[in-house]
Amino acid sequence: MVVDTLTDEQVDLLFHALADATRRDIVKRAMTGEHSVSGLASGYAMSFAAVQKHVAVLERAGLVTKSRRGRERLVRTDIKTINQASELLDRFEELWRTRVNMMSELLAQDPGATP
Amino acid sequence: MVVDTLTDEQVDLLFHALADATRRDIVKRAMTGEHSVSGLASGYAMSFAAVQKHVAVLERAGLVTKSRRGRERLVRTDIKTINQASELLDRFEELWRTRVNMMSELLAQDPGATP
DNA sequence: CTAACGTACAACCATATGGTTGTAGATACG
DNA sequence: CGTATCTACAACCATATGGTTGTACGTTAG
Repeated sequence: MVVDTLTDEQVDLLFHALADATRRDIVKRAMTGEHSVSGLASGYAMSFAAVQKHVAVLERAGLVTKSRRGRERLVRTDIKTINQASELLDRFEELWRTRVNMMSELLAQDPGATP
Repeated sequence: MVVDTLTDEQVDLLFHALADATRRDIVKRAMTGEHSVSGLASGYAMSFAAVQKHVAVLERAGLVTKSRRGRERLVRTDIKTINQASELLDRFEELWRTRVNMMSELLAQDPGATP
């Protein structure tokens, strides 16, 4: 289930979007599926416009999508993008293991290289 | 293997540190274990001081640690912190699944609620 | 139709960020 | 010893970020 279609810039946007507690909270709330922007905004000690900006950051990162319902815009989390971020980090760990294994093999292969 | 000792601010630092391609590359390189700051800096089209700042950001986020070897400072990645970030995202997905299940149960429990 | 609501967006401001250059302190080398 | 190297850090600059307020527009409710 490897996706791998993220450019460096998209990864930048993704992690940047996650690097703010308010935005992470919005992502959590929007997992339930139905939240208008003003509905979300009422939950935070900041202006509607500020929350709107946070939602825009999340949208650019692909973490949420917006759909229209009458005059409202409904925000919901795209869990797939969270998945992609998680896979990215898992690939880091994978790489780490690979390199550690390579070093171990080198050591085993030539045990007296550094007397 | 749940760690959970990260404050919101630490999570901010963590994801912010990961939201830059140069820093992600440094993390990858530093997984091999032995890289001086100047050694790292030679690999990028920017000044030594700029790379030094990136390393400082990674250090504050707990993604790398520095140790001394003579006049050099050796940078190496702390894989545990990558793990913590990964677990954070996994917890998001877990939460998503939980909520979806709750909604499904509600629907199953009261199938004729919205005729 | 009019008023209220939800949204979008521009303008503005303070601070943070990512880069630069320059200076200074430790440490190793000859 | 003196010098070169590695690091640390300050000062500075341009731009980005996160917040504000105000205005405009589409949609719904009465």
